[in-house]
Amino acid sequence: MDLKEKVVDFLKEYLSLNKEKIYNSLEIPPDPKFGDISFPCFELAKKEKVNPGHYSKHLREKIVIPDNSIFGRIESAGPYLNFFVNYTKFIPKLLKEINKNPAYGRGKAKKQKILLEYISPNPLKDLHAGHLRQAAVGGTLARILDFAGFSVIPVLYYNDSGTHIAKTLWAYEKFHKGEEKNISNKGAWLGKIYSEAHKKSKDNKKVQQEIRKIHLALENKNKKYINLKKKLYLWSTQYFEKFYRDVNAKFDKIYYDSDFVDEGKKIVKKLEKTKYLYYENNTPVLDLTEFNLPKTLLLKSDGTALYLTKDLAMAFQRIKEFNADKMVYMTGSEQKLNFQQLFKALEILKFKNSENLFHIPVELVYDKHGKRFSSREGNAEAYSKIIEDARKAAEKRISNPEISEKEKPEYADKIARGALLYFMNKVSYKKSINLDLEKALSFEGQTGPYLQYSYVRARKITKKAKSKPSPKYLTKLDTQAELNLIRKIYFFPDIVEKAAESYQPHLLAEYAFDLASLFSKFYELCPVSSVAESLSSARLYLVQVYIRVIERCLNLLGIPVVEKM
RNA sequence: GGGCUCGUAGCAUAACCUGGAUAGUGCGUCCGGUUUCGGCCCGGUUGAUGUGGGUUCAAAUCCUACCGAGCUCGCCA
Repeated sequence: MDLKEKVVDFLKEYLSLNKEKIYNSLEIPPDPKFGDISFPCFELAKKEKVNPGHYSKHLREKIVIPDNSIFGRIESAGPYLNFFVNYTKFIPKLLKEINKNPAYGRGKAKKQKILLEYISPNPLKDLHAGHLRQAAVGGTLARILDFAGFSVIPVLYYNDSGTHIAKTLWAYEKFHKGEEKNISNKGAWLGKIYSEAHKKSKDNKKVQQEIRKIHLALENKNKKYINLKKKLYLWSTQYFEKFYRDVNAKFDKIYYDSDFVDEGKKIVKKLEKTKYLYYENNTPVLDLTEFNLPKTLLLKSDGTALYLTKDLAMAFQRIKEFNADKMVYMTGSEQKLNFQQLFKALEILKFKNSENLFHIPVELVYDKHGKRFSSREGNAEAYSKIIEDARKAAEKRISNPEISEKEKPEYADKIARGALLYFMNKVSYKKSINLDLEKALSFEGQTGPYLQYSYVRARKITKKAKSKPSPKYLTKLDTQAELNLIRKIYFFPDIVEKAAESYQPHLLAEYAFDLASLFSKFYELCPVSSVAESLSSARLYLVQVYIRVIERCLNLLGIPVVEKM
């Protein structure tokens, strides 16, 4: 039941525009008092060289509303023609339709296939707040795209070649060998070891040399180091996999950049044949100044591969493997230039989809004061620390006697994860975030726990209700609180579509909060069980529909659903 | 110095791509009301588009200059 389509059917009799044009020009008014759908008259008025206000007024005079119309009123207001739905006709139809459809809001299947890479961690290093944000936003985007009807292939990319690996091996061997026996989270522990090695090697040439030796030994497939690397990798990936579960991130395919070193070098050879590559002291340089981009290196002077080298090769592999129409990369915003250069290089190489490459630069995460996480506070930025703190804080807030001490950690975990995911998702990726756990975990305001709580309340109503939900008396739903809630529910598919098309998951996060907020008002003003059975059954029906939509929102946002909290 | 991004009330944010109705929301403040299907909610209050130009019937939105913040500009991932 698409209201816009109904407006189009209505207006096409009166306008000389084609259906599609009318449809696209329709707007949702900023305030319900302007109606449910409005048609702006600016363009048509301009064509006929009349004042838009007059045009709309004149158009209204011509219109006759038939008796069976879903629209109760049509009004001219300034340059707009506003359509008001006849709710007593509309509501029962709409709610029944939603109730029938478990996948309410799912978009029509689209042909476009989108490959989405949204997180690329380095094994043996700890995950940090930035990874959390990307996993939250990227995961949500993947789910929204899928729900909107696109065919989505989420992929994960491990940076498993480079000096950072050698650094960790060095520090482990030298200072921490065997200590792992007493460590439960070995992955996070390795992250600390990496930081230690990084600090120690910074201004120490001797240490740097030792690390280089290990790096070289690895490249030469030295058995001892290869085996050690494998051992540490296992701890690291176990920790990472737990992280993916925490944030509900799923991947269809995992790539390792070490697999693309050789292929990358071959591509450098290909670029040699173009006018964009030249050598400086035996080092290949890609000159993109013609495209207003800075020059960039394709290989290090010692002949080893750089990120760009491997990314080029990987792009070809991915397109070969999945034949995607669009390849989307989500990374930290600091890599913006790198991706411009990558895409341009691919264009030079006549990559099949160079115009369908898309980079989403996600802004950084800072501490709650808006400053960079300081190294003095240890691993404050580390995911392991963030989630641990969040769980502790969540546990303190649980005061429901129905939750036993034994159950508490389980609920605290779900609340903490929901809080973090929502906090990361509610802001546009273009803005930096100040991570404030206290704000994120509040039960009030625009937070994950507020949404979870809203779901709990709705479920509680249905569990405690004496009557049964029924569509028989839906016309009794006529208070403002009920109408506002239904109106919001009606726009859910629109939001899904918009969030997907524009790659902006925060639109859904915002919608979910608005929806929950309207439900709270309904909850307060419209008692369900203490009213006459006919009204009660209608309200229960509405609650049921609400549960369907809010649950879907939570799922899309990756937020765990709880039955009590 | 060049490039990119951001600048909205005390704080945090939406709307900016695709210009249109009174710039929406949360936290906070202050005043009142509710006390339950669970911590909520209701009514009211406070207060914002960095600055200056330009384009337009119309600018938070587009262009431009400046101011401020962040990121980035060949061997780092």
